[in-house]
Amino acid sequence: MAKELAKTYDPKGLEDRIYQKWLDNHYFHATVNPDKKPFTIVIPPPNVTGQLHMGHALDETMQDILIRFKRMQGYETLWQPGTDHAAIATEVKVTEKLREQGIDKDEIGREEFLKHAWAWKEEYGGKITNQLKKLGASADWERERFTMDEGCSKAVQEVFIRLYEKGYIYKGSRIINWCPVCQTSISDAEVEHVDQDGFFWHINYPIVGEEGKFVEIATTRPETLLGDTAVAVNPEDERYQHLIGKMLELPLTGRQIPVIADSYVDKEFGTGCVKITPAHDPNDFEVGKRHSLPEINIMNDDATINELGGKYAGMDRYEARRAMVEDLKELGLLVKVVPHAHNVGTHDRCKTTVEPMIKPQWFVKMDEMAKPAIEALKDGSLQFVPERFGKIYLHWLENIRDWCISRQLWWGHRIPAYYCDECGETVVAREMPKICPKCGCTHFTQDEDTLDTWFSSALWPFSTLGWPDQTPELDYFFPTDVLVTGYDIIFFWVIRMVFSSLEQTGKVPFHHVLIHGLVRDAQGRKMSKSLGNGIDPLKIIDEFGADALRLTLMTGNAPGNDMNFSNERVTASRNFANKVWNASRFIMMNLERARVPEEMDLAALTGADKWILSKVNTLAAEVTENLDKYELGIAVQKVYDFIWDEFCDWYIEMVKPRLYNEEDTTKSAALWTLKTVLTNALKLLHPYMPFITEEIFCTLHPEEESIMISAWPVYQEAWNFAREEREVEAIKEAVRAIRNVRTDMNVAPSKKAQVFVVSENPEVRSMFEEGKVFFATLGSASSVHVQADKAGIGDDAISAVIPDAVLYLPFAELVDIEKEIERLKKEEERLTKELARVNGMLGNERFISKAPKAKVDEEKAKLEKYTQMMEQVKARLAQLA
RNA sequence: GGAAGCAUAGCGCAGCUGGGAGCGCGCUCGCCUGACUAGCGGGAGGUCAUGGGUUCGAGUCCCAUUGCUUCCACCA
Repeated sequence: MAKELAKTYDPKGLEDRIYQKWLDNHYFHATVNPDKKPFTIVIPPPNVTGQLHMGHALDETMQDILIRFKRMQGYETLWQPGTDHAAIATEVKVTEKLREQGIDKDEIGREEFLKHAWAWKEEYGGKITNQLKKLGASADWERERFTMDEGCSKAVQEVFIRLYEKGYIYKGSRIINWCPVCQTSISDAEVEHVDQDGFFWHINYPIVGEEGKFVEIATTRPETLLGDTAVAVNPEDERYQHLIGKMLELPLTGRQIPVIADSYVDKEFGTGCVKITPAHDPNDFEVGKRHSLPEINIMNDDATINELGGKYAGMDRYEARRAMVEDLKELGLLVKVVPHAHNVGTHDRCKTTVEPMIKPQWFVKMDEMAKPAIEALKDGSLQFVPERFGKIYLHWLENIRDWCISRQLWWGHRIPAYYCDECGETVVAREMPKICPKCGCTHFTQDEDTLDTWFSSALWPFSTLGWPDQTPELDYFFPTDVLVTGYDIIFFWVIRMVFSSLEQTGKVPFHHVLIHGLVRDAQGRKMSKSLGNGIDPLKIIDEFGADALRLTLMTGNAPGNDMNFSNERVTASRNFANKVWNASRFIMMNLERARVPEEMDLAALTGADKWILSKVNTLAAEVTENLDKYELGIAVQKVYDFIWDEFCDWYIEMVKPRLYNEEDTTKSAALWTLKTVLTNALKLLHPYMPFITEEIFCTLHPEEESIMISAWPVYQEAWNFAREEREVEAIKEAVRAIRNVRTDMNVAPSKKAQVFVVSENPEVRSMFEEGKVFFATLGSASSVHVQADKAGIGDDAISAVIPDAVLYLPFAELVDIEKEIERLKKEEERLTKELARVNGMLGNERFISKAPKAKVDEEKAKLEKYTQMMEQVKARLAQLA
């Protein structure tokens, strides 16, 4: 062997070295290859200036597993990587950085600011991709994209123009969600409703011309009173019929406003009288439209009261609220203040309470585009895993509202709309128009706004492949196969990709959407900056290795469920890596000492060899099946159990005597089996733990280039050995029985003992005759005698009943008859229960007639087995009594 | 106000299409057995939230209840 494995498993150094090798060999690079079937995943682009967190680690690990699996299966796999410009997040960061340097964003202006932003992007943009590489991500970095690069920007512009020309994009003055801190509009999806303890302020509005008479309204936002243009009651409300049409004096303003009737008002809620502020409440906005009420905007962009607010002008909205409540109290118009819990819309990025405002904004009309997206789910061309997330998707689409896409930011795709300086005509075009089609003027000004970040992310699955050009890549890799993401992003991203793709390409962007949950801390709390409970994946990688981190993220986790992360779990994963490492070392040590045949005649294998070969064969089928179903957790659990339990704890131990005995004629069979089974197990494990498997594989197979381009194990009938599987299981059963007896009797492991196997069945005897070699190493037996009767076994031997046979261990000086009887009674009790259960089932006519025949036969076989064992136990008890 | 998810061993979880309750950690007893103490062998520990139903058979399917979590929603 050319190379040797280090004595202990240490991921440090090893992982970076291997990753570099993969890069050098361009294994991640996908090309259009008509001879192969494509398999494509686009990465959910992380924020370009972001930092890798556990959520990414989980998301990317899942994608990498699927990609590596498919690559080994022979697909041309493209994992399309890239980053997102993350408009608000980046703009905020750059603004802050400039402020630290004493630079004011507004002073330097748009162009200068963008220079700084791009410089920032160049400096920090590579950070997160480098962190992904630490994880082992086998993405095609040669195709890395950025949502604001030339191609993606071209796609954005194209889509905007197409939708505009189709009438799906329009500009309108409507009430939108305004973030006073970020100073931009935001979409409905970006508004997070949080519970807050607030108050209901009951305020009297005097009725004009009726001295001493009032209308009592209740509001949670008294400061908006300044923008009231009516008070509404329900038209059915008998209490207030007489008020409809009357004028009220709006306190603190001197204005007069009418009482109107609108069915929007709930008679039961509050006082039944609602102040209407069309400019600062979405419902009131609608009411205002219905009744042609004036819209009075009383706030500046930073949510301070504007000049229309009289003495309150300049105050912050909350400051104004306090001042106004005081003033109302003084005027005797404040009736009462009642505590009231309600939901307040906040900006998901900065947690500022959003202020509804009327502003001219660009919108995407959603009703028509939602239809095919709904249809795609219903006809199955788009499927969620787990399925339940499809309901969330449908619900959102069926209740979708127009999407506000303009943002008052600089960092992003600028809206390709131009306004004529003379007549104000709007021209949407790929570049600045030369001449106004309306007035002939030649001077235009481009719209100042940029697009919502999600507008470009929505095009990601095809913009990255060259769309709108019909590139060979687009033709070959699109539609993509599966999208892997968290449930928190379904509305923002998944839905928008689906309708955008259907609209622009006529195809779904992906066939499956694999949804995973959140990674929480050990106590199940959300990881957050404020709690300080976030676990840095890079620190985990540094301490335990990327393989251990990846395994931890994949074990014991069902699709769509949240998972709790703890260092204890990573330790367990690392221990497994060490187990794999050392088992491999052991095998290679032995391979060095002898020649292993390239080809093996399966007939030359022993029962144990066939057993483990059969097991790894089944394992390949099961792992493949579960990966195909996206059951990544179940698949890896099976690999884990196989390697640790079956392969290491049983097979390797069984095979040791053959390795140590120079005369053994089956030695090369053992070595071949060890090598073959290890190789297959490594391959099945590779998608999960790419580094350690690569290191071992290449050491084991110096002639091979890399495990990641080796062939995925396929189930083969030639490796199916059902009989040997049964036999070895029986032998394991016997070994366990021996170990049990020894522990029960407190026999030191160093003390070897004789073992007698008694069975009347000659077939069983010959099986144990062949398997008895294992009793020595695994059961600390000094000698094993397989015989048909109890000849030569004293009454003072301890016994254990197993199916088809009884084991006797003579421990003359140690035997405690009482204890032995106790053991047998316990066994009798267990068998009695089992027999009762089986008899109950078989005694039930309806079970016999209705249950599948295979099940009935299975139970009959059990009955026979337990009956036989019971006879043995009883005979033994009678003998001791 | 709607909707979804979860409830299984002390802790963290798996159990996919119904057919004898599992994994990891922890605990406990015994072992330095020539790959591994990041290990090996044995063990204790569960009325599968509660109550009904379907079925020959339910942790698994259906209904209701309780508790926790989450998402959606314009009751001022």
